[in-house]
Formats: sequence, structure tokens, C-alpha cells
Amino acid sequence: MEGNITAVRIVETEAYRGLTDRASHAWNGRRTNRTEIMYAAGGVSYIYLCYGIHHMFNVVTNQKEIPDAVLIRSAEPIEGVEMMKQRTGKQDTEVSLTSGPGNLAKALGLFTQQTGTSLLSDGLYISDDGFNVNKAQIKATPRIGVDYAGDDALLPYRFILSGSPYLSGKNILNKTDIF
DNA sequence: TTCTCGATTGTCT
DNA sequence: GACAATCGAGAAA
Repeated sequence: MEGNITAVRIVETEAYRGLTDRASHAWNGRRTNRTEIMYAAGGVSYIYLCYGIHHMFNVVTNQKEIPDAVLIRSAEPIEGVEMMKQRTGKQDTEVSLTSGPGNLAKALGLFTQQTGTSLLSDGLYISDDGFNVNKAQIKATPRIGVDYAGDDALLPYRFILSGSPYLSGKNILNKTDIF
């Protein structure tokens, strides 16, 4: 694996509370083949295909039988930029490399088959690299692209590292008027 | 079995 | 700013 590592620092996430959140696939206890993994104990990945094109990378976060997850929307490339460019087919290093959930999953080489992978495994893991985040920079805002969820779409369940250039595109336009 | 629609992105006007 | 692309999951019949 040496030399084949791609690492990113997560700068944007969204929380999905399965039981009460209409924006969640597991809303109201819905349990299907696809969402089954959300009911597993936290620490595993939930990756699925959206619009037939884009892969979404989620982290299952709660206890067994509680379908909560966090969508990783955007991140800052730390290591293996060349490989990410290869995977996404982009020529230059640009923010869109890992900005936006679809791009991020692509850059990291994540596909639906990786659903259920433990995030403590060798191939895929999340760790603390000691980066010191100023808590004042962490902001909560309404989520993106979930307008259909009614009132739940207004919940401030999106968390961003404000000021990061890697926040996804549409959000950059909106980021100033939330707080 | 069939139909509808989405936790998005990129391109066109 | 608006809209098409694209396919699998979920719901309905």
C-alpha cells in the first residue's frame, strides 16, 4: 500500500438521523436491502449511487439498530493527489477534485461495493492526524439538496469548516448568509 | 413487473 | 440561472 495512499481532511459533513429525519433513507425506520447497513453498529461505511452517476460516502455513526449516518460531503486533499487526479480524470489540481460528495467518493476510489467496509480496516480508515481545528471555524448550516424533506430540510445538520476553499460549490455561494 | 425519482454535477444560455 | 444526464432502489400494482 506504500505509495498508494490517498488521504483527505474532511471539511464538510451532513448528519442524517434515520428515525426522525425525512431526508434519510432510513427515515421512519424504513429498512430495506440498501439501508440495512445503516442499522449496523457505527464505524462502517455506507456508500450508494445517486442519480445513477454519483457515489455518496456516508459513515454509520450510531449503535446497532439505530440508523444514523454522516454524509461526507467535501474534503481537502492531503496525500495522493496524483492518484486522485487519475481516478477523477482531472488534469489539474483544483478544488473540485474533492469538493462535493460525488467528486470526493470518486477521488477516493469509493464505490457501492465498499458499503459495509469498516473504517478501521487497513484499506479504508478515518483517523486523527492531530490537525488543530479552531472550533470557532466550525459552523452548522441547513443541508444541501434535501428540499423534498419538508421541515427537516431546514435542520442545521450540515457542519462545515468555514473558510475552507474545498467546500462544495453551491455552498460557497450560500455560506455567508446563514449565520 | 413497471414506474418514479433522487443526500449531484457539469454544461449551456 | 436553468436543465439534462443516467440507473438502481423502493413503492405500487
